Amino acid sequence: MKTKESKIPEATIKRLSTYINCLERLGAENNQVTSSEMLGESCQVSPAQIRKDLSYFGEFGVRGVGYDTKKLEGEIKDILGLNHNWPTTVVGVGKLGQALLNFAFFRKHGFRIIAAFDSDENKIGNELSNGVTILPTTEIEKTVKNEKIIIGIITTPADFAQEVADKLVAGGIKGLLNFAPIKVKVPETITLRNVSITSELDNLAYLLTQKKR
Amino acid sequence: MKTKESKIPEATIKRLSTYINCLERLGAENNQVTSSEMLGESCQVSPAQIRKDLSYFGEFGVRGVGYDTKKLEGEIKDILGLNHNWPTTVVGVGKLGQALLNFAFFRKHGFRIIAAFDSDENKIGNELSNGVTILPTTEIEKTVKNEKIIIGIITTPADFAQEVADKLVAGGIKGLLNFAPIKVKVPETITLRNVSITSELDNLAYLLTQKKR
DNA sequence: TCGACAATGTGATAACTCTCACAGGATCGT
DNA sequence: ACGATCCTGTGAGAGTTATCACATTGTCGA
Repeated sequence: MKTKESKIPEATIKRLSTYINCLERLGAENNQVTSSEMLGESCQVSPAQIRKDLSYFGEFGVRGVGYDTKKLEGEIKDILGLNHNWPTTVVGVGKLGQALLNFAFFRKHGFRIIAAFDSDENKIGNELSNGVTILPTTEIEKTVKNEKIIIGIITTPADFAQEVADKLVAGGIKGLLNFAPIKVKVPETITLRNVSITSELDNLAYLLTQKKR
Repeated sequence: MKTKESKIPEATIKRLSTYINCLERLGAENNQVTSSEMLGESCQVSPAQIRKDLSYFGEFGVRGVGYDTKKLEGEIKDILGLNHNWPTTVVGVGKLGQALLNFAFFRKHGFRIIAAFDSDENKIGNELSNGVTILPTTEIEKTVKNEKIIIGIITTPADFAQEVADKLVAGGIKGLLNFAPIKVKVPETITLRNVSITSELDNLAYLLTQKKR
């Protein structure tokens, strides 16, 4: 994998993720070879865009032919780093937390859930379907440290998100994915992504409002 | 509200949504007036970016002073169209669907849930906390038509997403928010947003992989 | 009333991202 | 063995988005 050190657009990374989904589907439909046009059709991206995106990382196709579907899927997974097994924890076992914990894809995306936390007395001690026991949030720092957890996923209400993030950071977490509708602040050294589901709702509302005019 | 007809960046719309969150917080902390610098600090956006974003829609501040916190919050909500009450349905009452249905913010963002569907026999007939009864997916088209539902939220597994989208469209839906990890296709006239939660996981994995190097 | 000050609003500029068109290189049939 | 064909990889250019610097305008105190 030849990673050219020029900066790669974030949009490219986002699209790579969708390419994997489409390649899986195309592969399942017995397309051993895929062209950028076919893939573009499948995931609604222009063929040129796909080729450009891939060109940031190397040459994966064969001119005049196309891409080996399975192989390309593997290459992209390598690029994104989905072949890891990051020790991960979920804080906040509400409905959203449970939704994530149930995602069959979780492991496929390189994460291994080895702990879960909640502040609700009624949930503490319960066992999740994957065998993990829910611990109280007071144990976060200690557990992250002892279990060498790398990634924290925050699915608490907004009011607790910052406080939880602080505890995770204190425990030595490396990456954070925050689903609470508030931007948490962490030291520069932590890799952070704030995911705003409500902003997707807002965005749809905006588009619809525009259309009415 | 003076909507200049020049095209507005999608990124701007995304940020407007976060500005609301931050303004709510700042307002709750007794900041009657907010400067672009203060707001920028709060939501981690540059002051210039904030002023530029707002300038697409009009002039909301007072030079030398700043913005009236409450008033700006209201203005942005108007811009995004959060003061509607779009009749909305959720299809797929799994954990993710339930998470969305429980969001206190739902109404605040201009959506009113008036129907929910699932294909699971055990869920059909159950009543949600907001009083809505879960209907079988075979009823989608009829219900959307009769209840004049405008917005559909898809939280089914990937395999059913397209089929559900087709039914919603057949019923006359105007907007779709798809959380299933597959891009659904709908006619041009439908406002569609595909939200990919897994791509956020992938993105974090990528960033962490990069950092290791 | 006037001047010092503060923070907005915005044109100009820089940075970034996408699109286009075609050269490069592999395959296939004759 | 060679030409026709096909699809990739990519530089150049167009288009989009963010940043900067400052002119503009309202406030407040003397």
